[in-house]
Amino acid sequence: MPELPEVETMLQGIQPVVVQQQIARVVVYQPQLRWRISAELPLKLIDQRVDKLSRRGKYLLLHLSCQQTVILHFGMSGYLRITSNGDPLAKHDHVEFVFENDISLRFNDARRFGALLWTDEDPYQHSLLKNLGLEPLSEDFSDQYLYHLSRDKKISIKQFIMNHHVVVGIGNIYATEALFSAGIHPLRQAKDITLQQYKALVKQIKRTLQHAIQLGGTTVKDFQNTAGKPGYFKQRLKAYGRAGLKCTRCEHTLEKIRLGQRVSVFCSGCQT
DNA sequence: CGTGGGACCTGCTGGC
DNA sequence: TGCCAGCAGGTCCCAC
Repeated sequence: MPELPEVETMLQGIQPVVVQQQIARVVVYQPQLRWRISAELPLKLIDQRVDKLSRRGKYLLLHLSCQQTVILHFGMSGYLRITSNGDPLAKHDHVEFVFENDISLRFNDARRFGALLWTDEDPYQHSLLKNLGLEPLSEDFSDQYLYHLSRDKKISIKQFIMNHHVVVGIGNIYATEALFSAGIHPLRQAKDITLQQYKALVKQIKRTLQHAIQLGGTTVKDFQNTAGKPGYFKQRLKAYGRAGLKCTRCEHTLEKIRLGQRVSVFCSGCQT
């Protein structure tokens, strides 16, 4: 599921429900996620209040009282759901935060590639967060930034923009879409992309992400937002998942290649 | 230092 | 209908 727009959608969905709420207890049903959740974690969270939420790339942060932070990552299949305390568990509900007002926040992740971490230090200095690149929707993320960073990079442009040390939050879906919209072939070396092309690419990355956030994210398979509704961006996908179908802009058929273990769909007619 | 591949998991789809 | 291979929205870590 979750690339940046899906994480942003979840943040917006749970924010009004959990901010300022006090945690009554935390129950871990399945500790074995990407990293094992320590047995002490629930004890540390009891009686803490959620002060605010934030997002960094695909990480969702719950900022708690007493300088504590819960860091969540959703891997490929994770999501958060709001329920009432006592509602039956869904399959793959691994962690449950029960608040004083009997509302429950549940972390569900079928594939368990997601993560739930705790820190009482500056979360942005956490080893997972401190080396992250720019936020794609920030002013700093620009054509100049990508251009200068890429001058000696032989890596493909697609892998370059999916590298979160460069820019965060762009996974396979949105990389595929942005390259299609910008007319750039995914195999082109990053160093060969011109400033002009980077200008188009940055514009399409921002536009694609913003559009997806407005529509509540992309539901390819099982993503749902906090209210259990799917995202509606899937209907707008022009390249991802459309290999073998007609390009929306020209008469070519969309092709599929594998690039660094990931499928890339592109149009050889309008992506050069 | 850059790059490629394996690892971590479950669930769904499509072919036989 | 059943079984199995292959594939999936991510990313860390290690070997070369």
